[in-house]
Amino acid sequence: MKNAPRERASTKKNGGSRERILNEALREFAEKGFSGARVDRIANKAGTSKHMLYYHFRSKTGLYETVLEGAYGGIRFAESNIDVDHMNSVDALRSIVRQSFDYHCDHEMFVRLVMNENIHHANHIDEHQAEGNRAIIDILADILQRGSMEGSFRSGIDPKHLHLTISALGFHFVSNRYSFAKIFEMDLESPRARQERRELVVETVLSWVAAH
Amino acid sequence: MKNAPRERASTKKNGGSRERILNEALREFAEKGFSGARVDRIANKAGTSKHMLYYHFRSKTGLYETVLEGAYGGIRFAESNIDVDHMNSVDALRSIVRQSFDYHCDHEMFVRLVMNENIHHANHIDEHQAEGNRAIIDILADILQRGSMEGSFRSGIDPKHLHLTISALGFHFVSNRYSFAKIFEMDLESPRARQERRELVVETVLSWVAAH
Amino acid sequence: MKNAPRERASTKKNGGSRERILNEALREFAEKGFSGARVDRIANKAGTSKHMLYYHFRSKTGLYETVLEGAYGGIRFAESNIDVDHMNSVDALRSIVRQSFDYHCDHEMFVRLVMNENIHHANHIDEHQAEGNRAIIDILADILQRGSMEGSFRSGIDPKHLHLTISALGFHFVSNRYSFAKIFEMDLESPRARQERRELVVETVLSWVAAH
Amino acid sequence: MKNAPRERASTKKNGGSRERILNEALREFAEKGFSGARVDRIANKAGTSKHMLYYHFRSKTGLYETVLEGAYGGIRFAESNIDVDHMNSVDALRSIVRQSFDYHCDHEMFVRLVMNENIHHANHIDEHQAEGNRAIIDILADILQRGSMEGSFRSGIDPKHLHLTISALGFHFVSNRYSFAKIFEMDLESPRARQERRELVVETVLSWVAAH
DNA sequence: TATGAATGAGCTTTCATTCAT
DNA sequence: AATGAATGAAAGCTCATTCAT
Repeated sequence: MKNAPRERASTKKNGGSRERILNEALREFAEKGFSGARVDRIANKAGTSKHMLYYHFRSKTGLYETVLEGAYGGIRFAESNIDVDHMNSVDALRSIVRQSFDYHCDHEMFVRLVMNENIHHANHIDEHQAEGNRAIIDILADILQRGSMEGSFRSGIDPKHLHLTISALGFHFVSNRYSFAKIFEMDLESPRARQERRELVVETVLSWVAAH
Repeated sequence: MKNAPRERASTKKNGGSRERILNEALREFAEKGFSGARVDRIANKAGTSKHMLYYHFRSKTGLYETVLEGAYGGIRFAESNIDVDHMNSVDALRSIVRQSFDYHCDHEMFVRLVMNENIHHANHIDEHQAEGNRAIIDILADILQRGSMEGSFRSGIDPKHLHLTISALGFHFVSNRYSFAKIFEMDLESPRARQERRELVVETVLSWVAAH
Repeated sequence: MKNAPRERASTKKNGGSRERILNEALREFAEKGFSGARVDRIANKAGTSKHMLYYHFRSKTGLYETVLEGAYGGIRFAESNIDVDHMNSVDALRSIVRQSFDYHCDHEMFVRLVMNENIHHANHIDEHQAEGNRAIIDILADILQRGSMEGSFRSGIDPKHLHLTISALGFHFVSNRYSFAKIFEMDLESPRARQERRELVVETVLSWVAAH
Repeated sequence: MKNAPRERASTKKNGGSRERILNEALREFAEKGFSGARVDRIANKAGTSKHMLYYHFRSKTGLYETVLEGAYGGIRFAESNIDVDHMNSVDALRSIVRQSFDYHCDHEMFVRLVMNENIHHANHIDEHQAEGNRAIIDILADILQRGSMEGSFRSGIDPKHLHLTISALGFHFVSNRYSFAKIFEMDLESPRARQERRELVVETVLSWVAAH
């Protein structure tokens, strides 16, 4: 946790200082928000100087945007990586819900970053980042159609709204974890709690789209 | 708590600077986060000087905490204000879901504040604030039991998880509005969109708890 | 120590708030210096409002000057109060040295105030205050002359320098108490230590002026 | 102590801002006391910005402590530098008294700093600083013993009290210069006055320790 | 006489960013 | 590629002082 293990002086010339800065920046921005983040702290934890940071990223904002881009790149990859075509619609959807839920749990930093973005009215999300995240809608549309034809799903479900629901349940579980745990004295961090909640979320989504 | 000056329901012309500061602070903290918020800006918009801010609230943090307290006080009141006893369980639950959804929509500032709190690991939520927000669990438990006896709800539903689901769907609709709208080119702010989404959320919750 | 005993609501009208402010101000200025002193703290400890302080003393500086005047008035009185005429010169001088030493010990606040004054180049001491403190020189001059005639003192001793020596030994014992105690691990505050040191000081002064 | 930047004996043109700050800070703290001292003023006079001050010393307090340390380091050196072994005890003691007196006269800033420390109960003097200042006690003890064996000094003189007396007479001459000069209309700053007083102090000390 | 609210200047401290080496 | 030093703007906070009631 303290100091991310040094990448053993890899191939070419820079000892991976760019990567180390990026890692620490992700953590820092996610934990403190953009204004709360400190350029010094990032440089220190990354084991470099501020100079390097500015050399690679031009400014705090530049660094932030690079971090954000990386994070959105991550989810895009995760979502598009689901092989869902040779499952029946119910299994396919269940699988997607689980994977989405897991992704949020496994990438708290991403979640926190997105929270931040929303606090600032998502000013930094550009078309380029948005673009890669729209594949999921097509996948869901496809599944919904198959499900409706198979008779297992209702028809008339808007895939965007389905995605919104799936996302909401996964995102919120991670994003609001601290306040919820504190107020309602719930355990929301243990693997057990996560498992349990995940299945409830699957149930919820499936019962909503279920035919009848 | 120990902020001395009396509440005085806006007497003549200049009193009430405390209230004005509080209002602007809510807005500022919600829009910029704690670190992004500027004490100068708050004071200016409130039409006073920084000094008054410190006079009334002792520090930026003190102000933030007072704002937070007010915000949590608000939702507590809203929730405990639902008269639900002479409805059948289905109507009661529907009514609660709607009211919760509406509360989130109507109090974007509250939502943003809670986002912030979670970014900072909810350090500022104290027992006092938590306490007042737990009534909803009892209300839901009651409805669930009645529903289960009436045969309209499944048994075995944990009211905390039900609340988590309801909250997630309301909260996320507001909190992630900007990034979602941008990425998926959705309208999430118009009254129409809100109406539509609200009913989908009601459906979702009801179909989950429905018997069979 | 905490709160100087309230003067039981004396004769006329003001409940002694002026006096209480003065007492606390002496303590505050002596402990913190002029710039370190806080007007709020003085008013609070005196159990009044800042308004009263300004009403009575016009400004922080005005208060400081009044305090200083009181303090210098005190030593003047103490010194001129010594009845020394029907003692032989040695006893008279011994008595004066003791009394001066004791005065410094008993009036640490005065000592601290004078330290402060010297840090600020004694800007606040005016002729009026100086005037009353010169009697001691005449007294010493008289004793020196008698002693020289009696054959117990050397002649040619400058009474001002004698006073300077006496003052130095008393003043420094109080003023530099903290640093000395810390560096040399000495006890300088107990009655015993004071007694002991006092007699050494007497010895020192007497051996210096002694004939032979 | 943990103030990073290397001491670099004034290389080219701009380095050495640390030293310049330190010099001005000594002056400022000595003249105005800790609370009266202004960070702006120090930075300006040193020809830098406030930022550099904080960069090198972390806080106003940190700067103050560094200044203090330097000052105490100075007197330690001065005292331990006296070569006293091939003098007879009387000459040795006379030499020490003179040197101590001169040190105080030549380092008014040090004196003022110590006054300040005492006003604040010597909170900033730490063991490290105290340690180096205790050598003088051993030196005096040695001289006293030799003197007593040579028959020129009384026996039974406590070297700490001797040091206290020597210090008092030197310190007070500088520390209380302003108030004394004002009240008693004495010249205490001219070289002549200093010379004169110095010899009186020597006399005083020697007559006190003299055998009979 | 007394109290809470207000004022404004100024203080200490922080931070992103750049420069020289 | 890397380090320490420098910059300047602005942030959070404090204080003596005054006003209205």
